[in-house]
Amino acid sequence: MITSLPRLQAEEAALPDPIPDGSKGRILVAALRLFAKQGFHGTSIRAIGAELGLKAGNLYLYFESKEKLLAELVRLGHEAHHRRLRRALISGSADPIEQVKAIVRAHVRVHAEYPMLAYVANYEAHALSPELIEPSLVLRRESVAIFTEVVQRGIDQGIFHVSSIFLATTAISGMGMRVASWYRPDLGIDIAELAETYAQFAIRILQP
Amino acid sequence: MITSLPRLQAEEAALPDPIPDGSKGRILVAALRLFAKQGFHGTSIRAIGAELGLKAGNLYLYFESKEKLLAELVRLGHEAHHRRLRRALISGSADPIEQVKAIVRAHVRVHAEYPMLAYVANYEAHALSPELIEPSLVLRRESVAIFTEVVQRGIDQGIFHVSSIFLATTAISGMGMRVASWYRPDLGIDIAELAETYAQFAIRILQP
DNA sequence: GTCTATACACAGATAGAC
DNA sequence: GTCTATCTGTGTATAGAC
Repeated sequence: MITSLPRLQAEEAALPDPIPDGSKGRILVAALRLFAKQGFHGTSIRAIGAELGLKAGNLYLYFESKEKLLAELVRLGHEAHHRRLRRALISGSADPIEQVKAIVRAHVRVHAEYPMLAYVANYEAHALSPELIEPSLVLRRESVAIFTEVVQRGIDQGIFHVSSIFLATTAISGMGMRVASWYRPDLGIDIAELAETYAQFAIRILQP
Repeated sequence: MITSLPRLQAEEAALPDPIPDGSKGRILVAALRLFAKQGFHGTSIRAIGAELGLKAGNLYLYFESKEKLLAELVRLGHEAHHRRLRRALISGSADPIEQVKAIVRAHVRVHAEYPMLAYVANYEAHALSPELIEPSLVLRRESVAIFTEVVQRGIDQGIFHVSSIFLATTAISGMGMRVASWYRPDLGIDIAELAETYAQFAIRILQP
C-alpha cells in the first residue's frame, strides 16, 4: 500500500557529465535529490550537509547562498534539455516527421534519464530571483521555439493537420515532461523504447 | 520579457462549489493561491492571513494546523477530479471511443477550470503525512483504474492498438495534467474546445 | 472576532578555532 | 577542510486581552 504521494518516483539523483569535481559536485547531487523530493523551501542547508556528513557552514565554501545552489541546478537542467534538443535537430533529416520524432525522443530521454534535474528545473525555478532565472529562460524560450517551428514546417508542407499548433505542442511536450514524475529504472521500461513510443504518439497527434 | 518561471499561469484561485461559508472558505481560497504559486513550504501562515487582512493567530480558529489546511485543499482537488471522471463514465455510451473521449474531456476540464487546485493536489501532497494523504490516495487509485479499464476495453474489442497500455495512459493523462500549468482564461481558448481537442488527441494515440 | 504578545524551534548565513 | 558557536530573522502555534 502506497502511503504517500511523492512528487517523483526516481530515487537516484543524476547529473549530466561533467559533474564538478570534489565537494562541489557532491553538494549539487545531494541538493538535487532533496530539492526534487521535498522542494527548495522544504529543504534546509543543514539537511543537505547532513546527506554528506557535513555541517551547514561548510556548504558556504562552495556556494554563496542556497538560492545560488538552486540556480546552478536549474541552469544545468535547462542546458541539458536544450543541448539534447539542438543535437536532435541538427543530426536529423529534413523530413518534418523525422524531425518531430527526433525532438520528442530527445525531450523524453532527458526527462527519463535525469528526472530529478528535469523536475527541479521545471518546478522549483519559481523560487529564483529574476536575475538568477534569466539564463534558463533564454534556453527555455528557444526550446519552445524549436518545438513550434518543427511542427509548423510540417503543417506548411501539408504533412501535419492540427486545429491549433499551440494545443498540439503543449500536449506533446506535456506528456514528455510528465515522464520525469513517473519514470523509475525498476519499471523495466527501456528508455529508448519509451522515447520511441512517445515519438510515435506525437506523430499520431500531428498526422491523423 | 518574462522574468520569472511561474509554476502556473492562472491568477485566480478557484474552488468547486460548495465553498465553505465565511472565514473558513476565504482562508481556503487564499491558501490555495499561495500554495499553488509559492508551494506549501514557501508559504507562511502569516502570509495567508495577510491576504485576508488577518493576523496569523486567527487562522487557528478555523484550521488546527497549516498541514490540515493543505490536507483539505488536496482532498477537495482529488474529490473534484474523481467526481468528474465518475460522472463522465456513467453518463456516456458503451463505445470505448466515446468513453475515452468523455473521460479525457472531464480530466482536461477540471485541470483548466481549477488549475490551482489541481496543481496543489498533484504537486504539494508530498508535504502531507501518510494519514492525511490517505483519503486522496484512495480516490487517485480509482481514477487511474478508470483510465486504464476504459482503454483496456477498447483494446479487448480490437478498437485500440497500442504497444503498452501503461505508456498510452501516462501520455494521455500527462498531457491533461500539464494543462493546469499553462492554462489561463485570457489566452482566449474555450475550455470546451480545449477538452475536445485533447480528447481527439487521445483517440489518435489509441487508434492509429 | 480580532488583536498583541510570546514561546519555542529552526531557518540562512557568518566568524573564528582546530 | 571541518568544526563549534553564534547572530539574526522567521517559522508554527498558543494564551489571553479587548
